[in-house]
Amino acid sequence: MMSKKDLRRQQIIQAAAEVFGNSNFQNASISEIAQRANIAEGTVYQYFKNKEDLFFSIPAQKTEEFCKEFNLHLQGIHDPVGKIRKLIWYYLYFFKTNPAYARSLMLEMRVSRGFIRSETYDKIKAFTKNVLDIIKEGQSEGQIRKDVGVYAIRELILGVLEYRVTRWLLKEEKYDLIQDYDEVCTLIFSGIKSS
Amino acid sequence: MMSKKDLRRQQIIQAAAEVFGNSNFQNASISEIAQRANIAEGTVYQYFKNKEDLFFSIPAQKTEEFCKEFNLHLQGIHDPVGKIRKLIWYYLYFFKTNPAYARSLMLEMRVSRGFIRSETYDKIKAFTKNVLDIIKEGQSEGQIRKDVGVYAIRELILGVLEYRVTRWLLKEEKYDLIQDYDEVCTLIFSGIKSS
Amino acid sequence: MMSKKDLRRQQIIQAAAEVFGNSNFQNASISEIAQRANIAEGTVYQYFKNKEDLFFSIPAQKTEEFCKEFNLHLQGIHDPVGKIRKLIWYYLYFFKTNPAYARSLMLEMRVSRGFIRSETYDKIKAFTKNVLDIIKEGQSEGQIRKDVGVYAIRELILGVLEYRVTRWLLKEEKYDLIQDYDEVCTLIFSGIKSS
Amino acid sequence: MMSKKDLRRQQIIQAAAEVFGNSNFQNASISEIAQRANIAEGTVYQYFKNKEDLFFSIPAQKTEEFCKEFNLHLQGIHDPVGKIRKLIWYYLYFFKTNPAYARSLMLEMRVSRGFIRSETYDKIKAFTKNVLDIIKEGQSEGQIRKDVGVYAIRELILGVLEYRVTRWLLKEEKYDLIQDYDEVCTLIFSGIKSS
DNA sequence: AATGAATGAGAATTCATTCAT
DNA sequence: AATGAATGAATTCTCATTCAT
Repeated sequence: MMSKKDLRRQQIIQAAAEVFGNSNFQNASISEIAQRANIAEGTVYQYFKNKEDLFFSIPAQKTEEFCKEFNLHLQGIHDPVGKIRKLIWYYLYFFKTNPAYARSLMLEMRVSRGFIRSETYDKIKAFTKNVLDIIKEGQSEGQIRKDVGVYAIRELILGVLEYRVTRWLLKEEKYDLIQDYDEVCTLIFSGIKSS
Repeated sequence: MMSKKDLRRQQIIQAAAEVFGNSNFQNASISEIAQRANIAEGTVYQYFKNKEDLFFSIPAQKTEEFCKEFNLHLQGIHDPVGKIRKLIWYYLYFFKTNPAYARSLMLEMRVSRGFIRSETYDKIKAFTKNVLDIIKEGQSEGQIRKDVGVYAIRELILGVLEYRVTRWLLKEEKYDLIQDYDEVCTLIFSGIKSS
Repeated sequence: MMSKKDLRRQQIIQAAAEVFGNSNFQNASISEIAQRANIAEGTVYQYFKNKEDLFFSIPAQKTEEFCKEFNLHLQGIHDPVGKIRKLIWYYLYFFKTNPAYARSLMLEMRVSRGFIRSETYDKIKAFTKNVLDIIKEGQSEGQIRKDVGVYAIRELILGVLEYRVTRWLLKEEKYDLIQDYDEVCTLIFSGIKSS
Repeated sequence: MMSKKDLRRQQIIQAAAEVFGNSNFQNASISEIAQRANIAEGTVYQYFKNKEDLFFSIPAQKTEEFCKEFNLHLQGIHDPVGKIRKLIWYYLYFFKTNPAYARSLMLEMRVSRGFIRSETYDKIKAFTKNVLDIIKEGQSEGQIRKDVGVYAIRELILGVLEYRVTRWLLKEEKYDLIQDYDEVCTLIFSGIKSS
């Protein structure tokens, strides 16, 4: 169960997520966030060091959620290729259902220098580490090609996914992010499977 | 030959590219740009409507340069796969040698909503159209697989390249962007070649 | 009794009245107003939307003060001619003792197009309506001539007074605004009394 | 006949009159005036010291025109009261037919401190001197009252006229400036005639 | 005499953050 | 813990004026 303090924190993060999601870091204002959270401006600073701290705190929680659920989805899947197929699907599915978070993360944070040193980045690193492990597993089991480094393989997978999500956001989410899911898989697996 | 007015314009764009490249849209100041261009602040406004106009004018020229030189590099290459291999190399080479431009384009512009409606975006669209044509050519000549749509194939290529450049920028350009060039090609071609 | 917030508002208006009075809308600066009010520049914007809002807020209060005190001065005077004589005196007296307000109102606001649609203009209209009623009263009691319309009579009175105050301001208040008060009355009353 | 230089000067004054008339001193720009006069911005400064000089040069010419025509209208009128009656009519008539000039003069210049020291002010002083002489003439001929100073009498006449024109301008010239001309005369003459 | 590119001073406004209550 | 009034730094843009050509 959550303490009162944690609840209030969540409440602020929730408001911030909405405000930042509809705008961007520079244009979103603390005053609007406070208003939406039904608290005074000053109160925000009881829970977060500053605007950036609040901003970077949004994805920390969401990312944790992302990782936890991803692991749930992996349950029962034992072959690495199946896991990667699931990864592709889940990645697209998650951002499709969390577009405001997607916007903040992809168009704002991932692109700012401070982010790489933020707490959230560590959680994302845990996820990419996870991906790396799956690839290694695939290599040792002989499903994934071994003539190419694991990093390059991960780059292929995550590059395509990030690109896809980013384009979708810039096109203002006008189409279905998961459409052509099979084609994406086909291409990626042709690239990375061992022959 | 350039008129005096065009030269001055270039001079300002050059200074702006450097300043924006080391910072970002919000933090870069007109005064610093003017200083670096050895002109008065007011002069900037003789050539550009406002800060945003100047900002979006930077990549227009560079992008044109990129496209023009890319076409030069394609000269003499007739097979589509060779062209794509060249594309991969040239893409990485160009951003490696123009890191400030890379930073502005990848971390600021590509990600801002206004950009998609800017003049520069049209030039980039011309480039991606170019890529699409090469892929189609490869399909009709039988080198590129036909069981997957051209857009998905392009997504694979550009996704990997963008991801690679973006990571490199976020890691503060600490390593060689072109390293593992062969691996990148191997993966991509395994994905897209017809078997 | 005034709330703390109202007091602060008054304090800013007071400072603004002085600064605008010694200068004009364009040349007066918010920074000087803030300084004179012993507050930070930003604080001004907690109380007023912008410079123009502050500017037009000055006479609202003063005009109210003017009207209220005018009515006090009218107490005990029952004949309309006596009231008009008082009006003439009070008008000159008030501007003599509030030269900064006079300057703003006469040389800046009364002359700007926005003013006619401002809140303050309504209060001035209330005052001129008051004058009109006195004239009508004088007509029905037989003291003021009936062969000329009330508007023309009011025009005579207020025209002379405005002209006198404006000249005095342009001559930089070098002489006594009330001097020749009797002559002014004599002339006006010869013009408007019934014979 | 006008020299080339004088012609160019007139051309600029004409353009300035239009631009200032449609706007105000602060908002009108030299660049717009130059454009309308089909000359370069710098050229303006060959003919006028600065913006204010140009601004104050507009009414000089118009005022001269006003005075000259006024004197023509006075021809053949020998009694001072007739002259003043003519003055009232001509004053209203002139501003009615020159509303842009009226706007600049009444709402901008007459109200700015520099104006009192401008060349144009001298010409206006010549006019008011003229009015004063007519009043004196009327006094010595016994038509105008002698128990009140000439300045007060002039104040009455010009006060009413200025007030009338100013109101008309602020009401955006929606009605006929000369309407009720007779009432105005009746009132003024009741005020200033000797009984 | 005419040009018009270059100048640079100058001011309003926003908003994250603080701190007394 | 919560408040919200006060802060003040920081920057874009305008435009009258100059001066080299």
